[in-house]
Amino acid sequence: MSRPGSDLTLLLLAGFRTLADQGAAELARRGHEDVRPVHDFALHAIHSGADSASELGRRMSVTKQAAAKTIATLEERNYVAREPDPADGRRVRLRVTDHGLAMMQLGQEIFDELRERWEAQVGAESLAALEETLRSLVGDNAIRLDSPGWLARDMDAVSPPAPADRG
Amino acid sequence: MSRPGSDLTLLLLAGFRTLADQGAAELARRGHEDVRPVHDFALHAIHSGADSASELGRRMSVTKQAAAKTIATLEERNYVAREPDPADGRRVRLRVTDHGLAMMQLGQEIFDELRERWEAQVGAESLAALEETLRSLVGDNAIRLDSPGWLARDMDAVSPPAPADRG
DNA sequence: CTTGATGGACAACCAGGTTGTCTACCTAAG
DNA sequence: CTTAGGTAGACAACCTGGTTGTCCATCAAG
Repeated sequence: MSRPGSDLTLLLLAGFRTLADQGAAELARRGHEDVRPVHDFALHAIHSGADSASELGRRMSVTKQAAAKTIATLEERNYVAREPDPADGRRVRLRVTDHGLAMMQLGQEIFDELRERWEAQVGAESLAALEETLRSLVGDNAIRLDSPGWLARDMDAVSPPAPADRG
Repeated sequence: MSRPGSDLTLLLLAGFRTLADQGAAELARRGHEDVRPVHDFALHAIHSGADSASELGRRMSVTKQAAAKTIATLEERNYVAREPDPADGRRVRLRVTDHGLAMMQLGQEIFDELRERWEAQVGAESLAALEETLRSLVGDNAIRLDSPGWLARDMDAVSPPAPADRG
């Protein structure tokens, strides 16, 4: 039974998983056992401006409650610090700690290494072509970093029905 | 901040998600609202021989308990039927119902259509090259259909530590 | 000062997984 | 025939990451 459509889908999943799993494993090996890709992802979002639970939730297409939970574990593990916003009594400002920055840095190095390894395996041209093709296919959805549960655990993914959060 | 490694990873994820989400949506539109890709996946496994909870668990790299839960919902929704095995008093045989077969069929059509749409967008050669490159990169992990939670919900992914199930 | 929107917290609940434990049943070895 | 070991399945407790729903404090605008 040949099923080109499913095969392609699974192939993309396998590719993602291979990279993600290896990345997570390497990250663990280098001292960040308590991190999951969601965490790295959330950290990037926070660092690039999503400095409150609500905002983080928006960026990740997740309810603010879910974002708050993520933040709570991030804070527990010292990747992020929470400080009251002097200018707005409702808000609690988020700040990526040095430990968090180190993890982000490490994560970037690791993934870049993994990509280089792939380049060595199939050649720079093939890989570049793959990226180009994929990029033009996914278009807008490309780097929409709103990967809800998509990066949880060692990696998971959920595409919830665009939470409204009537709260 | 250019991060080639992360970008590639996210690109693969985006590709997978695009296909998976569109597929799930289309499946819902055509009458299978209560299905998630895991279900389609499990159905295939069952249909191709994993006709017991334990075996299904093995195929999906998930505990037999988790498999049993999936089976329970599949049975509830009439995609699968459970019948005692006349030859082995311990086993409960699984059988994909007509409704289940119809869903599998529909799913295949949908995903094939999606692939064709992609082919039309970037050309058959590019897409074939992409598949070829990816296939050679993921190698063994390729069609390892053991995508645990990886397909749950509208799609999620988990890579659990190869459950042993001491039960 | 009231009204409405926003930020955050809390509780209840769900899906999908994992352990751990227990029973029933098959099988092979004495 | 009996017993010991392994396998199938069920049940319960628990975890994670998400979702509602609700409520309060605070800001911003009229």
